[in-house]
Amino acid sequence: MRPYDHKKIEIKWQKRWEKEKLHKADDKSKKKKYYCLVEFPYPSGDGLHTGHVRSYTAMDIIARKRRAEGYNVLYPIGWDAFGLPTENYAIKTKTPPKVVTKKNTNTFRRQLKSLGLSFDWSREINTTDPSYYKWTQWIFLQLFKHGLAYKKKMPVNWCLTCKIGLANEEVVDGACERCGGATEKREKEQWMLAITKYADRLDKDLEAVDYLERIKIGQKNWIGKSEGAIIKFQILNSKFQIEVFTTRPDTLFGATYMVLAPDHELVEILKGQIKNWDEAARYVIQTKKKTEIERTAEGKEKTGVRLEEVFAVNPANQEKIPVFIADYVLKEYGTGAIMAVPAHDERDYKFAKKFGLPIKIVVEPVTGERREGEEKRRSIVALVRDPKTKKILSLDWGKALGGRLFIGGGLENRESPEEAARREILEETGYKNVRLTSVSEKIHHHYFAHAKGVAREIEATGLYFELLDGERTDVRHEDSERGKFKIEWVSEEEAGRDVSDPLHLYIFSKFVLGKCYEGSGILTDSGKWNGLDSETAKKEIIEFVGGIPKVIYKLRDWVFSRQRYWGEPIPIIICGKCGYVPVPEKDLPVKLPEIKTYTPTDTGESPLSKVKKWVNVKCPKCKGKAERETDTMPNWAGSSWYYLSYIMKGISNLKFPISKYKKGFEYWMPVDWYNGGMEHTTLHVLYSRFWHKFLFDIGIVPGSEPYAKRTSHGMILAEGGEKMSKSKGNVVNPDSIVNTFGADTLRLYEMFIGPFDQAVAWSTESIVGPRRFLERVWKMKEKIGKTGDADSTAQVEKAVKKISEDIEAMRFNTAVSELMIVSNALDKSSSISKPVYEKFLRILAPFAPHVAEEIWSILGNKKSIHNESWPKYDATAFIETTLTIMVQINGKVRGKFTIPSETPEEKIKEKALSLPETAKWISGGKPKRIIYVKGRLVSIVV
RNA sequence: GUCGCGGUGGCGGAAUGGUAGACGCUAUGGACUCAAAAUCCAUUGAUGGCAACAUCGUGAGAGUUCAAGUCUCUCCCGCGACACCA
Repeated sequence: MRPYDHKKIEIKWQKRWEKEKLHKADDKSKKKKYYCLVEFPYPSGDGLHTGHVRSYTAMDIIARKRRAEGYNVLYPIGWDAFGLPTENYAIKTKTPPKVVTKKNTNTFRRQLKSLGLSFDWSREINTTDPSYYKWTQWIFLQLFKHGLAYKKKMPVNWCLTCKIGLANEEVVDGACERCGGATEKREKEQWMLAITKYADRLDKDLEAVDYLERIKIGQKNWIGKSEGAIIKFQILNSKFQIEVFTTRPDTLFGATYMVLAPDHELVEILKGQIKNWDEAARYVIQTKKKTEIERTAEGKEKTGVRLEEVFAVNPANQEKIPVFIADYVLKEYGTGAIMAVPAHDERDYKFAKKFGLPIKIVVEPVTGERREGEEKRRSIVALVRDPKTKKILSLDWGKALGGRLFIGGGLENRESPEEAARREILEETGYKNVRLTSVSEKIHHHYFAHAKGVAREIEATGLYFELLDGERTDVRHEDSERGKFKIEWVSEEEAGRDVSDPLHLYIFSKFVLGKCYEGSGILTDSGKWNGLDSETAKKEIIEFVGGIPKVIYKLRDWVFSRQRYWGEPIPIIICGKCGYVPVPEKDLPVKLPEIKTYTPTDTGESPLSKVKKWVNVKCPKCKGKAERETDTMPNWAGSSWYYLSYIMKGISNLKFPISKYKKGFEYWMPVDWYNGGMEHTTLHVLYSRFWHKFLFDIGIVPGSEPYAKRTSHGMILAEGGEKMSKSKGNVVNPDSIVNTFGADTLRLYEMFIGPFDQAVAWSTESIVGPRRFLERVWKMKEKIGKTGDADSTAQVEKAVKKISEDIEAMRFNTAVSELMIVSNALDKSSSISKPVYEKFLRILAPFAPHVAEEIWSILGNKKSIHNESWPKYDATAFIETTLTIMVQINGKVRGKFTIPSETPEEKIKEKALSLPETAKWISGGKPKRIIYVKGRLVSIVV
């Protein structure tokens, strides 16, 4: 027998498949289509990563299964080749990016081909080909013509050391990614795409697609929809008003001051009215100057300046409130101004504390659950803190009676809360001398008093005391119903951990942790809405003050300009007379000129600006002197429509006009299954959904969503569990694994390594496992005989079922494990029947396509195994004829027995009781209960 | 801080509420060999016991249940994303 020589086998079949065009997708097929997509790689100089192998192999398995199921499968690949690393490499080595890209894609192509992935290579695309980016430019022009691309002054990240503009992704924690130096924001005119116009649809349409839940959540959070209202506040002695956006109009009565973003237009407008203008102006400048690092380093420390003599009127209660500027309010979000409600917003609370502003409580919390027929009571909860030991007085009632609590009790007669609290402290703990430091708002607490069997609503007041000295009286507990409790002084930590009663916990977090209440509740101090539920009050209060209900999004418009060379030129001509003029379609693509230096200019402009021959053009409209736009597009541009380019490549090799492709889009779109990295959830997937929706709106594509299903793979980490990185020297090169173990082994290993959607650490040691498995499968063909045993036949049938299901659910690790279980079973039997072995090979084929094909042909099959249909399984083959029944006694497994599967329940129970083990454990007692779980176990309770 | 994911042997990880540790790696012993590698066989959660067997055991604590890795609550730790979003 020949040994298993992976090198020979793999190269041989890869050549054969390519020659026979085995994986070519057919544009004219009558079959049902299935479009499998993986994120096309950025061809970096480092070559293919183990992470690519993981994602691509997984989708390859799915593609192969779909082909076997009779679908016309499109599984394409290409290169997302514009980008910074290539450009930076070009700057350093003076090699044209085009040349670098060519070299890198050659490496990637060779590596991908060596893995036996069933890509349709005839559709390979490259975002840096002019024939490709003419379309990227074409789509940009459509966006421009529809008013979705516009130019605006926007802050750019500027590295103070390198003196160049940086893309957002080059700024890490406020520092320049290359030199580590500080960055700041500089204003520059930038091209923007109005993705916010699609925010609502991008959010809502998530309901209609099959994305992993965490991907949907990621997108939703990024879009950041929030519902609220715009409310206007009149400025005293001025014709101007301050507009704010708020999600909490119910707290309007508690708005005790206002804050404008330092760069808010009103600041400049109100200049004459602001008495301390110098101070305010200084703060505005300071804020602008602040680098990103400073801003983040400052953390949550609030700063700001009061605009003296400027007052606004709270429209709810006509109160005169001061106005501030502070950088915790952002100009870009909402209206750039807020009404501050320090009692019910953590940030406003901190600011108010620092500036000594009034904190007015307007929402009373509700704790516990409301029940029918509640009895109303008033009570107090008192916290006593010993300033010397910093400990808090608590009562431990024991588990049954609520655990650790503070001091609580009802109000008697006409007692005030303070009187009641002092009385309770004395009665329950004996401490005589305490000083009241603060009192809380009312808390509406609902609970069920088990001892008395009544539901209660209590209006509780929290009181915070300081212990003055240790003088105590004896404590007698005549109230027997309460039982005994232990009086203990506990640390803040212990108290926070042990106290679980929601009312007590609320008062603790208010006084000790200094938290304000941000939840909903019952309104107070709010005019005619007192006593109303805050959620209900929202609408009414908006209406009362003439507010406008409004939905806003966190999502911002997409900054689409890069001042770089290696990207698609933005196809716009800037004319002094005509403004921004689109390059006519017939002149596309606007090709990147070949230049010598790729370094960005000192002014932060693209290196293209220095190529005068390229820049100076005639205006297409007025034929006058004009200049080209020198900004280029970001990385995300080419990948926002690439899934369409594969279809176009197959039909007419990306030639104009777009109408050629309509039928192709109708047949192939949407992508049926798209797998990629979690890191692309918010940017790439969102951007491409936006472009697709736009293309749908202008009638290019048939549906409004590009991807019907999106899944995500976990990262592959280096052996220690850290990220693989060149600097750490822990990168695994797939080439060396393919060389020593073979592509089939690598594929199996990466599928077996762990749950597909989770991060897993690489382990070179473990690769031998899948290799040994393949060796066993290889040798097994020697054992083919006329008959096989029934057991291994059943195993194979079962495996077909399990593996079919596992592939669909991306449980590749358990699928491989199942293949191993089958091979172990086949290995044990002395003779294997050919049909059983062949069936096994057919389910192995998507995972290890080369060995499966080789053995398949050795067995005498003339046609490729990859043209075989997906096997069906015979469920009757693995129906158990005998059952193993477990016997549990008081929940513990004490014995088991086997019995024919048709045995009636009564017989099984009898048998269970008659077992010697059962007798031993019951030891004379009578079973109280016998539970039978069908086909599994008998549970006996004694 | 918020959101998401996770915590199970020496390691990667299995497990519709029903025999925890499938499958793989490692390690130990044995077979083969002059020897080694490879391969094959056996053992491999902890503790006690000659053994049969027993007890404990899925980050911690509580709860629901005849039965909890799995469900509920509270908390701790690790990873990832976002981060003053009104």
